[in-house]
Amino acid sequence: MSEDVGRRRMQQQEEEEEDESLKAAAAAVEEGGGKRKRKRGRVELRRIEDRTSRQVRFSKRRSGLFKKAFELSVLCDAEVALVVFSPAGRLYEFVSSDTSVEQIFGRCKDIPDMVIDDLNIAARDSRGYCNIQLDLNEQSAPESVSELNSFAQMALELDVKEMSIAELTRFEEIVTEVLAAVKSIRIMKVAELTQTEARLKRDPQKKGDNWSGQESGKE
Amino acid sequence: MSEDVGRRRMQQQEEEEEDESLKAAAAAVEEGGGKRKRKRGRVELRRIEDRTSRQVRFSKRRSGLFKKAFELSVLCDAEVALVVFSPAGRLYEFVSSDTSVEQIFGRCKDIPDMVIDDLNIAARDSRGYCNIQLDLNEQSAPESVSELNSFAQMALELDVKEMSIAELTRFEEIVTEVLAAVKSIRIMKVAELTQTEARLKRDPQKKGDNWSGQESGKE
DNA sequence: TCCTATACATAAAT
DNA sequence: ATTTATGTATAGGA
Repeated sequence: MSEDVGRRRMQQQEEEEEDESLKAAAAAVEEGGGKRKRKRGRVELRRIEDRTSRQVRFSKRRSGLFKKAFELSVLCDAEVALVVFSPAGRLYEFVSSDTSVEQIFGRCKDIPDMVIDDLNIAARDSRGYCNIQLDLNEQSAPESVSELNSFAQMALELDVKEMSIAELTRFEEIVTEVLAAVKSIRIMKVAELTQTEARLKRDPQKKGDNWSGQESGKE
Repeated sequence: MSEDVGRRRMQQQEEEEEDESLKAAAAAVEEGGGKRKRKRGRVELRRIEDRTSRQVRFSKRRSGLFKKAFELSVLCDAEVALVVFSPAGRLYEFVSSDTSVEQIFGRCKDIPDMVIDDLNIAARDSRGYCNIQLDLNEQSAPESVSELNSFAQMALELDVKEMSIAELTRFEEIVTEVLAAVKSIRIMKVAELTQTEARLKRDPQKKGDNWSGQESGKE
């Protein structure tokens, strides 16, 4: 989807500065006033720095998002659960049917023989099966990965369901730290490799596509 | 010629037609016949009857919804959790991660900017070294979470720096899954709390306006 | 799939 | 809050 943007932009001939000026001038003749130049740049996919602006956009986009979620649930008869925390920490939620959020999430539970239950809600494939354990066991990994299995095993054994919110928060912090560290180290290693071998060419256009990796399930 | 003028004229026509279309649609609904499909968009806010069409709609709208969710999380620095069950019962989910590239690279100052750029990693806030170990050790957690400390301890003991890139990648996958899961559960619990406090019931009717009643805000 | 026309969302200006 | 200009999402068709 994001990849389409480039192409679409070409088709729709995004106006450059000069182009815009010309049109503005033409419009001025038509309208009798020349103040019609409001080029707002492309929306950059990164955190909005200005606090106020961020807040405003959050409201609007949140509205839009909830509306879309609602429409999807009605038009396509889908179950949708959406939870959003504003940067200020306020909670907004939407659930399509009259089931609660917990019920929707709870649907993830009716998987047979799964020890880990809720823990890996996020790790199910499109058929709804938990696959983290299978992945871990079946992934014939190098020896040193057994360490990783232990790690994961421990994560799985923690009784996450029973934790208080505070504990969960703390746990999340820890895991976030771990993840950040691992990413850092991996990237560094890749960077080392890259440096040693050759210079890579700059490739700035795949920027907005990372999110798709966090979606699970396929058609 | 002035494209601007052309565009404006076109828009006006659209608006007039839109009006007619509404009436036509309304009439069609009443009589169950005489459906003129001159207008594409403007979809009735009700379940799509045709199965194939509904499936296609679902795919497209789901994509859009996930994209929006992602954008909201990035642009506005919000936490977003989105779970969708297709009518066929398949699960799709998105959980925003605070672990942005910027955060990761805020910890790594050793990588030359060019390399980072080459890897398509833009932001760096070079302030510290990779400091996971320090972070983890310094965080003196509440006693009730000794389990979590064990977890962290184990993470510490993994000799992450000696891993191959492949191993790191795998490890990263695991931790990402764990993080997403924990996040889901935490958000779910908070949502439960909120619901207990104030149960906001929603009443889907006809227009896309009523969804707003399904949002609940809280501190 | 891909494309196009059109409705819709929304950033900026009022 | 309202308006306007412009980008985006997406219905329908190829």
